[in-house]
Amino acid sequence: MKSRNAAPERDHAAICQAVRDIPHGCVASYGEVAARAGLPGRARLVGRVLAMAGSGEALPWHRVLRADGTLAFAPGSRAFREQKRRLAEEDIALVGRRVDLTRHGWQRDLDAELWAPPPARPRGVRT
DNA sequence: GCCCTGACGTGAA
DNA sequence: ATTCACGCCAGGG
Repeated sequence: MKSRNAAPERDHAAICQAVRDIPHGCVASYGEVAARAGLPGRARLVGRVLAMAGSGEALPWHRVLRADGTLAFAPGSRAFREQKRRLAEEDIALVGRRVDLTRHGWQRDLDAELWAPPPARPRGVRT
């Protein structure tokens, strides 16, 4: 069997769709996008697709970043600033060199649950 | 066909 | 925190 992709055209579409699915104000890693597109392990492919798509497409490519929250471009580079700017428009700011995934990560809720965030709730509020 | 590079991810040293 | 190595796969030389 042709183990690898028999329809690159299809993968491309799946990836683009996955990127479009990222909600406004949220970010997702390349790996997440790939997985969601049904292509686990193909994070690099996502990068290729976005690179070829360019900024001309209607894709919210700026919501895609590395798994650790850093942008995929070199700090200070043209693309870096562009992405940072677009993120800022969605109230997503960089903390140092990275985006706070616990705050903007798309699938953060699952992680958050496992990490059990500090239940600092206002005093007097009975449960 | 081989080798290198890349908008990546993860684990180990 | 940083660096290295590997896995992944598509393009380009």
